Amino acid sequence: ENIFDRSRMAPKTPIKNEPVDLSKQKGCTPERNPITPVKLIDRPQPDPWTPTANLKMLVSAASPDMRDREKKKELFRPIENSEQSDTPALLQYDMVDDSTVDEFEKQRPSRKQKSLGLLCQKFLARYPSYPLSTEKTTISLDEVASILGVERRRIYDIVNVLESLHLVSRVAKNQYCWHGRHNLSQTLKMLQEAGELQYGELMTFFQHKEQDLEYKFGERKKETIPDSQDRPLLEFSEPDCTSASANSRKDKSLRIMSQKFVMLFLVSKTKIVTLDIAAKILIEGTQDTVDHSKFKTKVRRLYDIANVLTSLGLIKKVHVTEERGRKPAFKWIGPVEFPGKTDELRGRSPTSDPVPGTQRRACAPYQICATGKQRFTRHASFNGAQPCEGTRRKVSSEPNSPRQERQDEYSSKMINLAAVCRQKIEEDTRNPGITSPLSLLPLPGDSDFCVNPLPQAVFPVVQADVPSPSLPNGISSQALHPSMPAASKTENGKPTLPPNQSFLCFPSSSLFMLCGGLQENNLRETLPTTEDVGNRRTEAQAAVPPATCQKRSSHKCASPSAPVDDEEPAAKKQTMEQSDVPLSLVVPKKPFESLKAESTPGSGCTSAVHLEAFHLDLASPAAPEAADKESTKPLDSQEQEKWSQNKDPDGPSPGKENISKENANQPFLPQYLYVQPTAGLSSFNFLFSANQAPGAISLAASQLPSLSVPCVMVPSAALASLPLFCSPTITSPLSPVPDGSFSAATSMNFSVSGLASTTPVFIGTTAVVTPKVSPAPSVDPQQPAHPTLHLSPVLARSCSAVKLDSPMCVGHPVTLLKLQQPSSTPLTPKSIRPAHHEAFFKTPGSLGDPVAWKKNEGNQTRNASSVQRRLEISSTSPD
DNA sequence: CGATCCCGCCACATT
DNA sequence: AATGTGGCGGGATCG
Repeated sequence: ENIFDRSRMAPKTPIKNEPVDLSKQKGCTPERNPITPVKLIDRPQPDPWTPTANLKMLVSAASPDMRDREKKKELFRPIENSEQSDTPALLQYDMVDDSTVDEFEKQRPSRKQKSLGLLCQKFLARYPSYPLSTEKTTISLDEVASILGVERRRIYDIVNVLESLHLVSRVAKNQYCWHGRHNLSQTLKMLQEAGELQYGELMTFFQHKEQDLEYKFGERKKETIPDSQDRPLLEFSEPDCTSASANSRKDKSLRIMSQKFVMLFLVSKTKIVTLDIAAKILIEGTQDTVDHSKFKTKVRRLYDIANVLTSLGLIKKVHVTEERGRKPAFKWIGPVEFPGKTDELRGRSPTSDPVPGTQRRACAPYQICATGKQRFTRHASFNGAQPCEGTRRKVSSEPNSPRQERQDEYSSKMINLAAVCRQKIEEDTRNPGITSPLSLLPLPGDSDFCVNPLPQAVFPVVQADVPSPSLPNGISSQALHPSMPAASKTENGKPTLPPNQSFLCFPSSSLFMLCGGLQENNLRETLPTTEDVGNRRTEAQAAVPPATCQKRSSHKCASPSAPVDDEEPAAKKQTMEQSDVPLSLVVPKKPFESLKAESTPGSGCTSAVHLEAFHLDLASPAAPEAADKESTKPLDSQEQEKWSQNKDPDGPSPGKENISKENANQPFLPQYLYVQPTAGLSSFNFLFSANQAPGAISLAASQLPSLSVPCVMVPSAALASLPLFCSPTITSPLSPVPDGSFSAATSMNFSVSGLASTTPVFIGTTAVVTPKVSPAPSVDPQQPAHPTLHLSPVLARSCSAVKLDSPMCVGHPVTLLKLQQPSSTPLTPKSIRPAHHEAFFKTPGSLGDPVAWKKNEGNQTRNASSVQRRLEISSTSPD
């Protein structure tokens, strides 16, 4: 019989034949009649595992064992169905055995039959690789488990890995949403970017020297990538988690490990990663010392992940023979280049490029996000059920944030962020729904990437200068450390970061955000990420399903993506979300032409949100864990900075230049901002903007510090606590024009001396790097050339308060629409801190039209300059 | 005997 | 408290 089936099956294709198989299988069983057609129909029931079914089975069947066999058969069958030809062979064996020797064989169905890889194939065979966007397939874990005849635990293993690649997302308890591979390339791109940031050097290192490294590895690692690893953080964090809340743990492993593992491949030149190296790298924290047991456990997990990835056709097992001998390894056989601008990516990535910046950005955002669990939560809610990791559980409903704290750590860990982001994006997209959400929306996701930029610089600064107080929470720390990318630190002076993005976060309830996009373009170009984004966007749009689900997204954020259209929707969305919310949103964009089409406006918007997520991902790898710990961070960041610097202190220049040029062309990108609500203040509000015009920047650079601001956020007064901030970045100090412009554009600097005051806020975008700034007025001495300001970061004290959430983003092009600032803005400042802040805030307003700003470069410039001045004056006073 | 990795206990999270 | 999740590692199999 088996043979039979087999033959048939083989031809068949994939998709879902299982049922049939099952029936057949059953048939096989001695007990059963051989083949019972009828059963086919029933199939589901037949599954042994279902409780009820099982009972029946048991009863009816004399031996349970038998059943098992059956099950097994089933399992393999599906596999056969699936495409894998390879498998078939195995299957055949099994089949043969079964049929012939029922019992014997059955008894020992061989482990292979039960392997996770096989199971995964079966699982995958049930769903289309590229489902129509319209339909969303929901996966019931129980159902699948019973159908496949395995315990639910095993399904979790599979789903967790798939989730890390965004092939599925968790919608609700026991329910996952099947997305298929539409977004796979985007995800991979993201991971690649993130991976480069985090592991780029390492991998290179290993690859070259690999083996030796083993023991050395630890050292190296530290040296090389200390930042990312953040061992300390990890360590701490872990403990914390455990003790404190444990929540984080979950996030940790499989999902994250899976992403990291994939990153290693993507970053690896040879595309071959040995298990031991991967294990070492993935063991976060202090690996050196890693216990053998820990190592062993890690390897075990990697096998689990590898099995799933193998089933996905992304990797295959190989052996690497080194001097020492032969080591198990896996080779990446999936796509290497991702659509979109891969080129650039790759090119850059190598070393210097912007990548670092990206990371940083990512990290930062990430962290930020991470910090606030709340945010996540919200997001989630907002997203709707999306599966973002962070949110996951919450997905269904609540936006609350009860546990956020723990999340912090967690969040940081989260690599998943990225995924999340996407999802969010997707959702957002959908939401917009307007027309067709999917497509339309640009994927904000992409943008996300961009987003990242931020702030690292800020953080560092903060820490340095101000460390303390403010950040009590982890949050702050997280923010800080995120590693930012080093950029910030960069003491060198350069920040490399591109800037771009702005973003923001906010806390609390009200909040909002935004981001700016502009940079995106820049960023994108600069960063790979960006690129990705763009691509993704596209893809995503298409691909993305509507996903999501359930909730509409109501997130705060809106991603706007889409350009124009979106705006409204976004707003609506927000509104919807919370009615209360004040936000308003957003805006944006003007478009400038988009300069880059690629960049697409939409992306910008999205980006914000995504960014966070994205960042997270990125960050995570690097220092996700670390984030938790504040203290450490600084160090890390520094290191990172170094790193980044190394990569390209200037490096980016080329890219930057381009960018700048582009910018030039463009008037600007958009930025956006926004916000506020009503009432205000209480909540927060705000927003901002954008970006930068390059020109403006440039100008500024010239003398004034320029500012570009990307974004800002504000907290509400209420929150006194609020904290927040962020920032941007900045500057490039010295860089020549291009840089300057570049940076300028992107970054903004603000100083916020005020921050101290309570309020704070903000954000920044770009990267900057100022090394440390003092909190106060800091100016940066460093930056003589540019006058930029930095911001001091502030931290928010209350981490908790903050949330990030919704970002709205706008695409580049935005025009601002409106800012509501007027009212709100002013307030904020007031409440917060008068002077500086106000100035800061006001500036825009005062300037007049924000719009104008955005609109034209020229205007911007002017504005900027004026603004800057103010800032400087008021806040900073550097000189 | 080392490489794999299934299995399922059990802690933690979510309902 | 019940149920969902998923870390984790013993120890069985494979090669």
